[in-house]
Amino acid sequence: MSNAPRQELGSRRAGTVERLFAAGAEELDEVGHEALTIRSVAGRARVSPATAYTYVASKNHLFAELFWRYLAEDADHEPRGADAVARVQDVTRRLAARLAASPALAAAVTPALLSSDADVARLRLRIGGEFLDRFSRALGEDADPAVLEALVLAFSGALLQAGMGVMTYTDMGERLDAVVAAILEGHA
Amino acid sequence: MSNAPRQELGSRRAGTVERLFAAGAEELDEVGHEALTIRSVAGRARVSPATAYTYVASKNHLFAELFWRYLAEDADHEPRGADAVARVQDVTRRLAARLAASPALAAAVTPALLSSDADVARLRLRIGGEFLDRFSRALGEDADPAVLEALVLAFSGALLQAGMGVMTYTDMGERLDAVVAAILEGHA
DNA sequence: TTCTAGATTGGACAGGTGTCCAGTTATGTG
DNA sequence: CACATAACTGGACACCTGTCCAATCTAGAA
Repeated sequence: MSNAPRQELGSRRAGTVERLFAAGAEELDEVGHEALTIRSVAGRARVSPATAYTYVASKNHLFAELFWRYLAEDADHEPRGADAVARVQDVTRRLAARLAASPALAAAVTPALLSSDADVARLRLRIGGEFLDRFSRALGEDADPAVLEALVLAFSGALLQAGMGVMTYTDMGERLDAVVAAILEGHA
Repeated sequence: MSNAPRQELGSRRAGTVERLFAAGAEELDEVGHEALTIRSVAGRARVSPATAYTYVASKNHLFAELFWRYLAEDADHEPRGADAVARVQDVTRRLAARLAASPALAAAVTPALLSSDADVARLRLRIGGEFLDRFSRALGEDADPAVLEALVLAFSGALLQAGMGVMTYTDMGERLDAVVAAILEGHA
């Protein structure tokens, strides 16, 4: 689970980057992703804006990195359930709960992952790979690739709809329960 | 199929708004959504930027409006196919083809629909409703709501993934074929 | 202690976003 | 034609984004 933002870190820089990400998370929770500025985060972290920009390429990079770290907090969770349906629902429930627990980050990350910034591009491959891995593990080894893709896309779609405000992150878990059951029906 | 942006139109304004949207579509194709500025679109339409802003609230509003108009161009297409799978695949194939035919607009719209702008909020409900309508018509009247939602979410997820560059709009049709078949297996 | 090199800084920059406003122009009506 | 009003404008504004740079600070090694 990599920690490196834009550059390798000596111990002094490691301290600075941790302060910066902690400040970013606080500022995000406090003012939301649109009102947040890198300058406000830098101020909160007690570094200059130019220093902040040696660690994050952009606001979107900050959000993507914060999300990646947030995902990493339960990366070792093993999907639980008597069958594939239950295990996939365990995955979607947990992810939905994580998003609902941090609505400001959830709202920030969907647009952020669409950014053309190269540092974001790297992170979205990782994040996408992490989602794929979780669904794949829940499905088991013999799963049909089309089914796996359907699940990953449905989850991505739920992210987009929640990001648009069409669905709440709180409702996401339940709605995805029904969707997962429908997709897996006939594929048990 | 509504034509109204922010305000009702007299005939002079109707001319201006058409010029503005035409200029927006050209500028978008030419320079892409990030390099496009409302000032450049205003210049191309031969109106002042302040005038442009009486019609569009933001860049994102412009993109959402252009996409809504683009969708409207084949709104009356009736899904074709011998069964629900074929009809849904007809819908996804056509939508994917529309997106692939206008890659600059496709790339612009996913982030645009995530904007907090109130004029965008209105349009995303309409666009979402249009997608739901198309899938619902293809599925037929007795369709399970969870299946309908799975399809709409999978399509939304494909939009997000294509917007992130993880999938091309060109590949979207084929990939969704397999996903649609997997979702509908057991629900024929 | 001195020296070096990495880390950081204050401040300026260019470019963009969307808002605002007094003044001007264009159009329709009597 | 004169008048009223809607539509439009040029220009300024505040705020933001991310980049750049000479100068300063800091930590570690000799």
